Amino acid sequence: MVNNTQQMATRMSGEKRRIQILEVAIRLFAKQGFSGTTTKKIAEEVGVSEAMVFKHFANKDKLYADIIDYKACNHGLEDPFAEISEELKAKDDFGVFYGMALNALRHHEEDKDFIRLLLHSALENHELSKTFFESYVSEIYDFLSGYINQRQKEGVFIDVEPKIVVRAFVGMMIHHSMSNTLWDPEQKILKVSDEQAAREFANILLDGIKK
Amino acid sequence: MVNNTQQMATRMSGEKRRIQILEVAIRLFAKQGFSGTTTKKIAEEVGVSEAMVFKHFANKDKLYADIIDYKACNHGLEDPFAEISEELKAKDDFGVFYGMALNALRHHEEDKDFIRLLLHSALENHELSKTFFESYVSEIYDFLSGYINQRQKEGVFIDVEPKIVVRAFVGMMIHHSMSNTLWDPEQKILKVSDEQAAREFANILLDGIKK
DNA sequence: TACAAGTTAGTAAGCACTTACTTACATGGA
DNA sequence: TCCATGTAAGTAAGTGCTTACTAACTTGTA
Repeated sequence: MVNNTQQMATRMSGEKRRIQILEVAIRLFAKQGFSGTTTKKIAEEVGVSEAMVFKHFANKDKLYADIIDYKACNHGLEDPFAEISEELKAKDDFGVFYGMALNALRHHEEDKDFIRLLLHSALENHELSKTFFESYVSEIYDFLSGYINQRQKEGVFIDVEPKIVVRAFVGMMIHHSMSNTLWDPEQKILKVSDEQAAREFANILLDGIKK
Repeated sequence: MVNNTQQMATRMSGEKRRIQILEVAIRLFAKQGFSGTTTKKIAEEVGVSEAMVFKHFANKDKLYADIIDYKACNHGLEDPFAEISEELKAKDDFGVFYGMALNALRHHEEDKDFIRLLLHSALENHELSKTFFESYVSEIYDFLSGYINQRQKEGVFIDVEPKIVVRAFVGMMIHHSMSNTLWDPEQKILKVSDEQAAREFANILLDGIKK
């Protein structure tokens, strides 16, 4: 439970310890929520006295806030459209939606803690979810609905409110990731690779399931 | 804050009080989670002393367990296919998916607390979410994927793993409901009626967005 | 008047957070 | 090369408050 990986009889630099506390806190908040996680438990898992937590973070709320910054800087919030720039240029519709989906699914899988953290914060009306959705999600909405709008004008897509299409598509991905992290982690109901899921989601969105 | 609706200077019958406590607890657990809700707060909102809560429920965990029973019996778990039986018989594909979607969206809207409660319990690894998903959700998966399978055999639907299709469709609905309850309750990003959302989701699933 | 509904006034344990202190270590002048 | 010194890492032992939960009592009503 304590001091899990390596023995550190010696002390750590402040910055290293800070990050260590942050990462333990992320794991615990993700697992048990904000109010379900005690500062004592965090300190215990880090292998340090509780006072150290408060040396690095003014209070528990500030620790939470700093997790947001940390996550926002280190993870997930780089440009989500960089990897599909070629498909965008080529107006390769399947490539665009497949790329977006695959990207998202892989990301979610790598960082399940982040999904849980986001959900916890959304349920507890914390800032993280607001920040995340206002900056990140609405950007995706704007971008994708812009793309759809353009393709509608070019006569390639049918005339339907682009934001509903985005909601449908984002829903496929998020729900799939949430199923795999929250409700069906053993994937009893459905077990598919990220590639297959992304491919089918993109196909369904573009062509539907009717012959 | 206290005693919000009607004056009750007189006392209540045990059973009525029990249900009142249950319903207040549901609202608070939904809002702030299990560990974020105190028994004191519950008693306060009911307008009764904290000891009364423990007269009716042996402890906080038992209160939570009884909420599950209460919700499972009273709400949400009636047959979700009853209302689309005619469309099913007529093999009206749009009708089937539109009906399912509209049904789900309306249900979620009526009972936002239930969504929040489910999410909280999923995140906290409580029993409610397991029970619900094993009994209710997997039933929907079986049923819908059965329908899709049948229509594939009849040569009407393309050949794609039915459960992926169900995941995509369920994802549209759940994510839409979650957006409206959790992340964008003012519907800034997207504001549509349940009917329109259901119609577009069904159309997208069946026909896609390409011309 | 019997008995259930209700309260008051607790308890021990747990919570976030603080205080007052001790230790390890890098550094620079002798 | 030594070791005094400043500083940052670290701790033990609290603080006052909140928590879930209880016991012993009072009150309303059928």
